[in-house]
Amino acid sequence: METSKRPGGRSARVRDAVRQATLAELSERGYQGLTVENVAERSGVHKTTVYRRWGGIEGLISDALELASHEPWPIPDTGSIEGDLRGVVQLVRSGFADPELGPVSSAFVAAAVQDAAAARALHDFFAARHEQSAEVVRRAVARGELPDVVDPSEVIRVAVAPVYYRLFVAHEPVTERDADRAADAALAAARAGVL
Amino acid sequence: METSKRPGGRSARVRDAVRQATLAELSERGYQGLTVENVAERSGVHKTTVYRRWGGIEGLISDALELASHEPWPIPDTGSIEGDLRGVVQLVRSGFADPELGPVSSAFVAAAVQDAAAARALHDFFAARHEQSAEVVRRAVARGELPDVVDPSEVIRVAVAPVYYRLFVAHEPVTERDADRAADAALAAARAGVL
DNA sequence: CTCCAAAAACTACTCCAGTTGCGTTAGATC
DNA sequence: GATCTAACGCAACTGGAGTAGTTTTTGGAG
Repeated sequence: METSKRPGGRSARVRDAVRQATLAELSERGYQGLTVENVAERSGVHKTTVYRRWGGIEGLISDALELASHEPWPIPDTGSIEGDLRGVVQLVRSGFADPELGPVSSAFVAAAVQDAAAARALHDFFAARHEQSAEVVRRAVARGELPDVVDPSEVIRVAVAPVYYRLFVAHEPVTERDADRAADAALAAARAGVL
Repeated sequence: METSKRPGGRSARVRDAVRQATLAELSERGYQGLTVENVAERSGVHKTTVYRRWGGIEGLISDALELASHEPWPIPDTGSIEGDLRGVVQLVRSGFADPELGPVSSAFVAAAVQDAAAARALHDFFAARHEQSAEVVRRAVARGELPDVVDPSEVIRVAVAPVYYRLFVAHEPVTERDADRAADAALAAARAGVL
């Protein structure tokens, strides 16, 4: 939500309380267990207020996502593109495997599949992630490990895509080996000059 | 749903009517617009009957998905692995771009993200698709185009994953060129022996 | 043709997500 | 520190998803 006329007072407190409650509820109950009433009760903010300012569950998700997108994202720097790319993909995998963060991250994906506003928020989120992660590819190009015709963010996309595909489309388990293999495949393609 | 004691009579008619109505509603209104009452009214079957036999929206989706999974899936045979793999990925892309089939396919993905039963149904669906599509890889191995150490269904997964990733996770548009590039990337990885 | 049982139709109900109108509070402005 | 107003709290209401009990239909078996 954008800055209101009274950003420093009660409104800001309400906003923070609701955001925090949303993340907590998401972590504990997951997306399908998330209700406006639970968030309202947990945050101490009245149900009506949540509906008025956030519009509903999708609004809560979008807001929480916007908050999450500002958190820093550690870019691996192992010295080689193999290690860096594997690191990026493993970070994705472990993020969803984490018992606390996993449900929250999954909720964002689930919400975006249904709601247009959440989809836009998630789009922006991933655009930022791609851009940041692409740094490992740009460094590899600078080191001469990859041809300079590669599209850095496309390498990232192809590397992480199989993990998301398994998790949210095919609904298959994802092992660490699967993640490494996905990273290696993207790297092979980049070396061959097709990315 | 499994075969009941009276598969030839009224039960079968009801089942078909509901299935067809579900697909029609899905195509017109999408997943978020799908309600049991609409399906009931459209099919001419009473609301309570739908609830009793299908349990709810998720049951309707799972049933429709099970129906869809039995439909034949055309496997390309262009003579070369490049053409075949590109054909497989383009088939995925065009399926979601189609104004009639797209909403239905998307609904399956959306439902599976939320409901465990739908997730299982979609898992089975994709397992079958992977197995069928892997034929193009096996043929390529037989022709000597690819090393025989490749995991055929893994090549398919890596090839189609970027399309699904763009559509349902990053929510980016997917061009024909994107699809070809994904196929080419998987092929390069397979040739390099990492898949 | 008759009878039986399974499945569907019908009616009426519950429950809860989401809404509305109004009164109250608190932060900003002077 | 008095006032003004945006934002919040509150309680009552609405509507539709989902349920339960009962009656009616229909396909199958003897």
